[in-house]
Amino acid sequence: MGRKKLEIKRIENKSSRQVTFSKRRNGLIEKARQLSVLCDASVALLVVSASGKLYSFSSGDNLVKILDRYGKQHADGLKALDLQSKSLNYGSHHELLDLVESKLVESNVSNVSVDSLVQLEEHLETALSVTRAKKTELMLKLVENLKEKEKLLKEENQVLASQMGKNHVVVGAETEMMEMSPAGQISDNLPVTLPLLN
Amino acid sequence: MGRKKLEIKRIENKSSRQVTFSKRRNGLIEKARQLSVLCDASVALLVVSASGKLYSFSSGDNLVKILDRYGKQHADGLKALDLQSKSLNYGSHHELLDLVESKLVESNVSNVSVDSLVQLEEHLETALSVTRAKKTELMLKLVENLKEKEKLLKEENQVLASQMGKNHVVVGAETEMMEMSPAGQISDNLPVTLPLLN
DNA sequence: AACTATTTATAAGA
DNA sequence: TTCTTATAAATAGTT
Repeated sequence: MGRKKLEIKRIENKSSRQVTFSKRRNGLIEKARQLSVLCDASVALLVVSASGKLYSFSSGDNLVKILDRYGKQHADGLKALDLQSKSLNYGSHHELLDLVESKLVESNVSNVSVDSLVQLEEHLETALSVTRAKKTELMLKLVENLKEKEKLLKEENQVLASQMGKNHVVVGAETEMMEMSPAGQISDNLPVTLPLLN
Repeated sequence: MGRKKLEIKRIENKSSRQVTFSKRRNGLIEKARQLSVLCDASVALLVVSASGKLYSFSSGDNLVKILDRYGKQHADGLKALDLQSKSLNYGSHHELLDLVESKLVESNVSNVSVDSLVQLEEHLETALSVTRAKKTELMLKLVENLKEKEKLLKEENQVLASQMGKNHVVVGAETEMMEMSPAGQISDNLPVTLPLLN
């Protein structure tokens, strides 16, 4: 469809190859878009020029979903990440969740570039790793505080026992707990119901 | 380009949508092929019909290479995962590390299929998640045991105090710890130096 | 980046 | 589906 019929083989002239690339690439992407709209199909198209530039199109659902539909594969990774970050129950970290949410919506609506998916993946991985670090840190603090508290109680206990002139007492009936200064308050300041999921 | 100009919006009639899908899909794939040949470009095209059938085209190199050519990306993800699993310091889990090692070597030598990379990724993610679950589980047990111990000590303490006729004792000088049955041994059975990294 | 002569793709019909 | 054919679209070579 041009002034002359063109043989389908590598165009040797560099500049006309470049021009043809540009024209046909746009045409191809437009055709891909049309197919997806007209026929309600999922289409993903990746074109990498000889010089390494990437051009891509992906319809409706993002690439991940398309691969998923094909047979899960790569998608599983991302989906898992997503679920994981959701199940972490960020609590106050709504900002992050909102960001993720909006990125996901965005990628369902418009073209997703490989770039943006990679970025999203990186975001999620970072978020997870930050969250896990925080979780571990808090748990370690909790353990430390409990150990400290234990130590103080043992000491107190020992003082009491020695004041009574004997060392061991068998513990019996359960009693209601009362305030136990000063160690008794340490752990109450820590969030005991953390997001402890994996 | 047909008897009539066609608006680009979902074709409602099911059978003509199917016919159009078939025609345009073939056209698109042919165009993709032509572009890759004429302009020496890497092209990957995935089309999934509404009914879930996949049609695809991919020039010369496989999808992984295409993404790779774009600028590593996917590779980075894997590399990061690898580092993560390394930093976990598996200790006795040499088998897993060996497996990973060999897979990575393999993928540096020959063509890697998307499939095999996906599998590797899944392996690593599973390994990580298992390890994290174990870590959290052990830490939770540790915390539980410490709390239990605390409770027993408080009770013992209270019994001692009430036997002395007063409730509070100020803790003073540090004393060497001695065995404190029965709660005193619980936490010693737990591996306190777990792989606690994130 | 436009233009336009031609080639191609394809919508509708059989 | 597949073939046919009128027509719309894409694009090769030109400016």
